[in-house]
Amino acid sequence: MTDYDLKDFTPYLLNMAAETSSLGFQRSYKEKYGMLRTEWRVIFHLGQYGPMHAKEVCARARIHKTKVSRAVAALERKRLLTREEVSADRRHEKLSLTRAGRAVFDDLVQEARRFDAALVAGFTQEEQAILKNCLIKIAGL
Amino acid sequence: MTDYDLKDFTPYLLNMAAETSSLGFQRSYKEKYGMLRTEWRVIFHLGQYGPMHAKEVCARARIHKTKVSRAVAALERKRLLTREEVSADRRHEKLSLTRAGRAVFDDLVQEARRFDAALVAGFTQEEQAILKNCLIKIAGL
DNA sequence: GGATAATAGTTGATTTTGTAACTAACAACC
DNA sequence: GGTTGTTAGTTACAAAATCAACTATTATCC
Repeated sequence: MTDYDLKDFTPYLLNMAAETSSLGFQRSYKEKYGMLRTEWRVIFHLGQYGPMHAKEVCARARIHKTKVSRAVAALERKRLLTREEVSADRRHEKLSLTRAGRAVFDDLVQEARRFDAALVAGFTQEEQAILKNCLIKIAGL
Repeated sequence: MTDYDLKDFTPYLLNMAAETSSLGFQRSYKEKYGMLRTEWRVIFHLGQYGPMHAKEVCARARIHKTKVSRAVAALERKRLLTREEVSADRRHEKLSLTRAGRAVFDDLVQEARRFDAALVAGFTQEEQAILKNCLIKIAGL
């Protein structure tokens, strides 16, 4: 008779924690801006690291190119980002946030800061540091 | 100019870590048993906590009832679990693993043990304990 | 005890994702 | 300089998740 506590299975805990913690923040981008998670992630990367190619977004955010492609198309429709052709290589297109996209980024970053602070408020500084460190290692970031 | 490191956003780290860590284990149930993640989770809960109603699986595993309903149907087709009508209330049906379902559970638990051990091998005992504690709290388990 | 509400679970329609094939542009090699 | 191979990104189709409506059964309340 095998006996195994699901709580001893880290991927399970990670998934549960990820789902639970994402749920609350989802309101910020979904309800407020009618945005999908992938779209929000693309905005985050462009806002944080500046204009880049779709390929770079894929690599950094580890999102498949088809998802990025669709997210970029949606964000362009919403006028939150623009594509610019790079003369050197017409296969690439430089993605940049528009003023409106920047505003969304700024707003969501504020929300993210508040949200995160509340999320880890119950942990000590040391616990927070270890948690972060472990997650980064597991994620391979 | 807002500046925010994505690594400071815990839900992001949690999602990345969850995705990365789940990917490897996915092979065990997907390729080996042609199983979906939800199916595997249902098996895990039945194997760990014994026979229960679909409703209970929903509550424990925090999976929506439609997903559970479909997972149960699939597992029944594969003859990994059986439904038994409870005479007291014919709306309920007791879900139990079959012998074959139990065997799958036992096998996957072995895999899970190995997988988890490898995943956290690089962390100290203290780190492992803190990580687990934090995740359980965030997940609200 | 009969109308109304609540519950367990299923089914169907819509949305989102994932997989694979495709187009367009460039690179390289002979 | 034309054939072959790569790369960036899109599109088409299949698989899966989500949401809402539905059925069947039990509980409640007058």
